Amino acid sequence: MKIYNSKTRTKEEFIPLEPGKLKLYACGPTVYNYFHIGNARSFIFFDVVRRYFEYLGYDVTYAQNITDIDDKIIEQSISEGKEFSKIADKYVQAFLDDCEALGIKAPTHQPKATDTMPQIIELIHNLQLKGFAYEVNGDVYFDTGALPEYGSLSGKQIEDQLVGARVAENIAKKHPADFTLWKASKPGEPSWQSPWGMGRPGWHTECVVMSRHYLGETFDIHGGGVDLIFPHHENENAQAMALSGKPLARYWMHNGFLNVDGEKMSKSLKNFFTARDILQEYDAEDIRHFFLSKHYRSPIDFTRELMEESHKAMQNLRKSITAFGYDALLETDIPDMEILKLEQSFQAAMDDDFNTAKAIAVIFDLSHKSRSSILDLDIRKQAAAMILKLGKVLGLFSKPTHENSEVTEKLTASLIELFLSYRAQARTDKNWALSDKIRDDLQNLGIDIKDGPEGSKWSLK
RNA sequence: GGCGACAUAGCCAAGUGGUAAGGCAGAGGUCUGCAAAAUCUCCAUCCCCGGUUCAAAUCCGGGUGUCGCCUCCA
Repeated sequence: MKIYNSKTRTKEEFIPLEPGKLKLYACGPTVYNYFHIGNARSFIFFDVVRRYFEYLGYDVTYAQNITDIDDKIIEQSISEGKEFSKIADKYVQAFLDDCEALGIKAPTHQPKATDTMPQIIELIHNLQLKGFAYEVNGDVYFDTGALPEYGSLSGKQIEDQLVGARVAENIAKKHPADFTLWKASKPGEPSWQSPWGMGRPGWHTECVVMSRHYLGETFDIHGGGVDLIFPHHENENAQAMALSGKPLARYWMHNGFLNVDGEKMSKSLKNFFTARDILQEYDAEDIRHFFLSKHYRSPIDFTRELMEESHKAMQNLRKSITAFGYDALLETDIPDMEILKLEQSFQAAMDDDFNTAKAIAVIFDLSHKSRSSILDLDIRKQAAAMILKLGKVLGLFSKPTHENSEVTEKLTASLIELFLSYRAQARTDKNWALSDKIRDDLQNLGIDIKDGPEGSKWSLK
């Protein structure tokens, strides 16, 4: 398998640290608001990475942080007039709910920053002891000048950055690139006791603590959106290098943005739609198809038209499945060589840096096979079963959508009403033979009809 | 100013040396009382210029355009 490593900017052969095991970390949300559909791209993509490795038989440990203390949460707590922990709790729950609705499997570990405070403080303290951190008036900064490798992940020459950098002047820092590890709190702000007084952690430390705790000093894959390469991941890696001389992760994967009118969707630009809202409009799996039909590193424009296209494409595939029945396909063996060959094509696509667009094309090939009138019914059924098997790797067709749902129930009711309206017409026409036939036929299907002054009523036996 | 990405049919999108996957839309055939559905078939020479090569969408150089990071951000 080949994975594009942001650090080396090349596709590299993936070799796990331990054969058969994958240690994966992807950055989670800061819970000061509902996450938007652009954030969802990242969560969905790394969910697919996890699912694919599991499909390959790997034992996957997937950790994701939840940042439940930071400046934005404090701001939000002021604007909503609630305690910061109430805000955090509310949006943590919303995050978990929305992820579930998007068909994202819960990570193996999903720690919160506030539950990791002693370890965060310990790590910062260790950095200080090793001479990579310094304190100024209760703030603690990472000393980037002390680490020659600083900038190696993002490929930034720190000196080059100074000219045009829009970094606010901070006289306390030895170097403008130095970043906050610990921030002294102002009165009234949430704070924790530390060797440097009351304060709270900077953003970049928690991920280092959590990932190392759950995955080891160095783990396989670290992921997130491209905007995290610098400074977030650079700063995470710097801390790991400073502590042990070893990189935090071996492969760094970064997904591209979701754009709106050619511009990055972002909370600061206020051009976003929350995942929550979009889920009201579209099926979660249609949303997943929308993202996965493009390569994860490319930017994607978000438009309703494209969402509609994804919906239609998915409906098309769903028909191939419902033609045979969801449950029946789950139990179908797939010995056919041609179809197994297509599974290999799917794997080859996924092995090539998660080419989900190509992988989906293979699923459409299977769909054609499943409907081709020149093939045996058994082969067609196997093709449909393979759609289900491979779709699950992408988090598609994970449930028998539109089969036994409320939709069906509503439809049944409307259909019965429809028959009753025909029968009413027949009665008006005094066509008793037809009217009685409709009643008897419905009764044979288990539907009782009772005529009354206000018309006919039906009930299930 | 530094670093980086991208540019393929009406739209979306794969494709890193050998004459362009797939989806949506569109056209035609079959089927059909009509319509729909289904099914089969068709629909691009890859932003521009120059170079390397027997051969380039794919490599190199130069343009043009779009976007991103360097500040919280998936």
